[in-house]
Amino acid sequence: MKYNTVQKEKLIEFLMNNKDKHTNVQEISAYLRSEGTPVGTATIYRQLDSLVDSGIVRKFVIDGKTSACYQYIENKQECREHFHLKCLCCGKLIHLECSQLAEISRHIAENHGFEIDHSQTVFYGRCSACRKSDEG
Amino acid sequence: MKYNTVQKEKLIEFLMNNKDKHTNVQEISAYLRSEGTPVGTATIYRQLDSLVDSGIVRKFVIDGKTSACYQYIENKQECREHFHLKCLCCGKLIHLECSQLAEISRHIAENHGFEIDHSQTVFYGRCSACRKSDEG
DNA sequence: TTGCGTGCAAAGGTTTTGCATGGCA
DNA sequence: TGCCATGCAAAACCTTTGCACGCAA
Repeated sequence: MKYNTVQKEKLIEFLMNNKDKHTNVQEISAYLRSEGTPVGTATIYRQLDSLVDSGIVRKFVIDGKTSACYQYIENKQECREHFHLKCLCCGKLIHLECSQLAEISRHIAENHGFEIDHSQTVFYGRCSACRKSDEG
Repeated sequence: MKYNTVQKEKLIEFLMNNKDKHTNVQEISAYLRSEGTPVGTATIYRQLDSLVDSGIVRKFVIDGKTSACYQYIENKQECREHFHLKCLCCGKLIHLECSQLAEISRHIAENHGFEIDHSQTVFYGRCSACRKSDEG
């Protein structure tokens, strides 16, 4: 996706205006239509794929039933190096910088021969806030 | 699913014989066919749903592309946690059980308050085979 | 006998793909 | 101008659902 197009611009605009939460293809499609610049579903998927590849956007698969979610990532450089945690309850995205976790990448690479791609890997689970509210 | 049927028996048999790894509906279907007792896809899904509900089987959702994975759980108490690694090159899904990785879950829970959901968490990257073929 | 499980086929939804068209640089 | 992105429609895929039939208890 080397070229700049109205479709791409509008799509990124929407994602940037919703940094704080994840969205999906349906919502994106609805927004673009409401803006007077409807974009084909295939194009949206293709653009999102490209944005995920370049690390600007994160893709989340919450479960098999729901459609995939996408969220804009502000600092793509920094985000290449740490892990991300996504809360399945509240949707919060946590950027986790931790030397002990950095060890994981090394361990898996050295002992299991697998090279982790941080731009596409996300830990799913429940954040501390949601755990507390569940218990009390 | 109160009744015992040949289909159910055979399905559980297969899952029990593959406790150490994950499997999916395709593999189950192929096995049952090879055993001379083909079972409809709908039935397999229905039985699996029921087994998951009762806690005998665990379901893993890898991503939108791959079909769901299932694994027999021997002992609900001491069920061994594991991680899934998926190769972005060849699509191979690796089932990884490693004490050092189990430490990660504990570390993240204790130090970062985040409880990882293993049924939805997948590490994406490149497997050893693909890394070798890329370099050589 | 009663009710539940099964099988088939069809439907459901999300995502991908092929191909012609139109736009970016 | 040449290549790339778009759009449409169709396809691919996994999974669910409806309904009639057959088997378990």
